Amino acid sequence: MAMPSPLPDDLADLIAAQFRLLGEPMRLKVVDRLRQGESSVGVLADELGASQQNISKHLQTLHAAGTVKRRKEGNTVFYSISDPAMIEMCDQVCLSMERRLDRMTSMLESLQQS
Amino acid sequence: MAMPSPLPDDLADLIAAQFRLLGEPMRLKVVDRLRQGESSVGVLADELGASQQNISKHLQTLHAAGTVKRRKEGNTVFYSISDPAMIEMCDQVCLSMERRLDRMTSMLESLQQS
DNA sequence: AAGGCCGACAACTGCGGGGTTGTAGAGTTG
DNA sequence: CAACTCTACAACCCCGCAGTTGTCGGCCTT
Repeated sequence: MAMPSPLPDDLADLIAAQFRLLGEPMRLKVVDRLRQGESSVGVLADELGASQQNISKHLQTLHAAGTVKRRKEGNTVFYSISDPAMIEMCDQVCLSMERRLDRMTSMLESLQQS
Repeated sequence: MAMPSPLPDDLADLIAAQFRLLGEPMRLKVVDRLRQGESSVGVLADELGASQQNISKHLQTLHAAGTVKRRKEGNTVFYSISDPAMIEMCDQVCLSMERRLDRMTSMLESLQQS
């Protein structure tokens, strides 16, 4: 738990890169979809309404970062999440997002009464 | 905990935007520094080795996202973290980063013995 | 062997956004 | 009031990168 402070430049770069992985909506949707289990490039592209090249590119990025692993079977390639920390990160942000949305809706409701 | 799946486009955009906030090294360092308590723009710029305008700009971004709050005292403005979820996110990623680094170093050590 | 699917690579375009420079405004001090 | 400090705003440059288009290689079918 001993994170040095002030945060050194190179470490800040590493951590920021991790955050940027999930900072793109399409990549976030890919990771979210992979939570339900492994899937192939074509199926992902079809389900997410994106081009095959686009999904493939994002999967390369995630794979280079060690977030995702490949499994080749015949002609198709199945990807699955290899770093469970990504899931935890998603849950974390989703929870805080829910809390924030709850606060905003309650604020709107109290405003409507005036 | 009921995150809809598949992730809707607008929600994916919101969550991705949250990740992007910490996806920039300088902004990450600002947030990390603010964990120690509130600080002014000039002090932050000085400590982080950045220009005043740059830090001010990043603080505007964080403030617009509700991550950070302002307190004006005389001529100087003090910023502090208003969304504790950001801290939790940082800890989360730092932990997974540590685990990954540990795995990598142990792999390197086992390679050196051969 | 021919044709059809699946995934990856390369090159290009457009845009979002980080960093800088210059400046304006609010507050303090003499 | 004048000079100084601290912050915010605006305009600009520029680079990274998401998305597209085009194409190639691998594998499976008939």
